[in-house]
Amino acid sequence: MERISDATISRLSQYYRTLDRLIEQKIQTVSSDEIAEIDGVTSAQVRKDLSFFGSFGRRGLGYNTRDLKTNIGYILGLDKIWNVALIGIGNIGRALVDYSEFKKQGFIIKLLFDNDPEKVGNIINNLSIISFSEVHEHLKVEDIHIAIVAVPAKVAQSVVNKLVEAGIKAILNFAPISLKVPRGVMIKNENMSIELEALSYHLKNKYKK
Amino acid sequence: MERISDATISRLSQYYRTLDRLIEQKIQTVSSDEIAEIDGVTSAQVRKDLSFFGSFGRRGLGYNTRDLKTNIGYILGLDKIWNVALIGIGNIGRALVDYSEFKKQGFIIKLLFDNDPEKVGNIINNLSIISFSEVHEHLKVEDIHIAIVAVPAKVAQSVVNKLVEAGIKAILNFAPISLKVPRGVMIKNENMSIELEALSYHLKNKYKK
DNA sequence: AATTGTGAACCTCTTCACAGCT
DNA sequence: AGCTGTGAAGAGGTTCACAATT
Repeated sequence: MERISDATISRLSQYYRTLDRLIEQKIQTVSSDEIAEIDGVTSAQVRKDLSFFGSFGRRGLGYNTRDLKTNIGYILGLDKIWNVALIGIGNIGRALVDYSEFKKQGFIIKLLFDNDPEKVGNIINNLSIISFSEVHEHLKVEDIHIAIVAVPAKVAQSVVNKLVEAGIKAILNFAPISLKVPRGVMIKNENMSIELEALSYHLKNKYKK
Repeated sequence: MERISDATISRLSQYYRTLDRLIEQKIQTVSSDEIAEIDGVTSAQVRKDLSFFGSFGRRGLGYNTRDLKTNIGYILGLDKIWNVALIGIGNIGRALVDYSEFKKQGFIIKLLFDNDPEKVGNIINNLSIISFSEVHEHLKVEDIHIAIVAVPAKVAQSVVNKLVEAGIKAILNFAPISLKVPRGVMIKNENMSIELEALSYHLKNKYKK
């Protein structure tokens, strides 16, 4: 298959959520123009993004909202259940444990890890926090597909190394640091400061241009 | 000034953090090649990104870590203090209140808002949660520059509308929905599901290519 | 000898524009 | 008549490659 850009994939995620809301509003048909308007892109962009994966609309009529949502869900792998382990039960980690948006899309947090002896054994959302030293065995048993790393920057690389050793192939990193992973392992970063700093940059330059 | 791409700005944020760590390690000089290696980009990319704003290195020698950090900080507006209001004190909001990375970069959360009467009046990190209906007056008094929106998707657009009315020009949105803002107002989205879904897409397609 | 700064080449992504369906 | 699907054109971002500098 042709290599698809990250930008296209993340727009598909957006369209998916937009379709979800349209369906909630009992809207059955939508045009690329309407999706584009809602998501702040061009209609050609919407059609092009979809065209990499097939033809999901009907000329002259638009797209059936349910069908398109199902198709995009299938493209993104949201038709599957993904088992997730969360490492680091600090502020961010705790917020993610019951972030309903994840569960809604089929990402089920099945294991919680932390290294703080004060936290190990505590129960959050019916899950007992496990010591990270035991990560290897548990990941296998629970068939974990994705690890979310929400540990301090200083220890993030060593945590990721251990996860990779344990066979994890997909990591979502919340630590504000660039991490190295071997080929074949995917890592995506969620660095909340970066967007804030972009706002800072624009505010600062607003009245200069 | 020439229009700078978002990609360049977010890489500058990365370099900034990398320099911070190099300085902590008492490293005084760094080459574009070394920064590139750490952050997973090419050295030409590092030099090009910097070149939009000036010449910060010395040929044959590289960059002084402290100077470069100061310069990037200045470019991004991190030499200033930015007053931030946080709207929505749920799971995510609570995690952000004491997310130390923000404070470290000069983003100070000064006001907390929520509409839940159970929460209004509660104190978190020395800040009393205020009813969102009073947002207008408070934003003025505290000279707020940036609003972080961490409310449910259903109410996010109406919250943003009120913030815009109150004169806010920069918004960081955590609700998983595309929001409309008038020209002149900047909005950045932090949609944690999008990155997870990109991982899902790649896992699903891993063994097909 | 080493490394920056940068125009030019290259590549990738977006938009245009229209043929093709409904 | 209306809207999709898509090749081609255009815009924008990245990498190359080398002159300039220390």
